[in-house]
Amino acid sequence: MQADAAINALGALAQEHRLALFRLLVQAGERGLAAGAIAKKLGIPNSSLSFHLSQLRAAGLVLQERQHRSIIYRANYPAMNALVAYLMENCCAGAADCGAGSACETLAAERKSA
Amino acid sequence: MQADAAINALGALAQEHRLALFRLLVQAGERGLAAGAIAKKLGIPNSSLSFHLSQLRAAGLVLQERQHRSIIYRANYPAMNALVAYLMENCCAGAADCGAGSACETLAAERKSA
DNA sequence: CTGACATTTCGATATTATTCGAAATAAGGA
DNA sequence: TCCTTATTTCGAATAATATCGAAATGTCAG
Repeated sequence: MQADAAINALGALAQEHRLALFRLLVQAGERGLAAGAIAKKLGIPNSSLSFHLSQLRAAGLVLQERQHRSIIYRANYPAMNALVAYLMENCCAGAADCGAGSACETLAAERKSA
Repeated sequence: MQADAAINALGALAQEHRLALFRLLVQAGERGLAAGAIAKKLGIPNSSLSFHLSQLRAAGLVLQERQHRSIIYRANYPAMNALVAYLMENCCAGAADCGAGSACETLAAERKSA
């Protein structure tokens, strides 16, 4: 992952409605949710939601697909994993001082085995 | 972690200089770096760097400590881990469809064993 | 082709973030 | 105390982002 892609992804998540929206999609899984259903759950106008969805989509964090009259949105899990890996790259200069059970530690273990 | 804390942390990271700065500190480990050394490495004016450091500090992502005439900054690893855990909370609704070797998967395994 | 539904684009406004020089604060040595 | 070094705060210009109603677009059923 490149720095500017990470900045776009982080900026997309750094907003009340978009963070709630992304978490909703992360928890929804592969089935995803239609735009209208999201707007209803979050209680924001359709036009505002559409703006936020396009921000998340431009950042690569969500995927869209039309199904009949609805447009279904899903979290892009690989993009999320790439972002987390980028934040923790070369974490702690190799020392095991990130705290027990940390994501930092488990990601480091994966890098060694991969 | 609460939503507004996560938004602050994400917003703090969603900026070219601050992301570079945070990664520098993450890789520097426990020893940390002095403000002046960071400004030199990143090639930005002291006053600008100070602004960015205070943003990261307000978001809880870095810690500061005075040592003689310098002020040493360190990454706050537990805060970073909490942020990652928050993003992936209840990831994929429990299904193992986040991709092999993903942070999502390893974090889910930790939640079960903890 | 018309009507109903689902979603996006437009436009104007309000809010918030970034930049950096100059001045202020803080610590230590002569 | 006075000077040097290290860092932060102030101020003011510039730029980017969020909001939402109204209008436009796209999809399907009858």
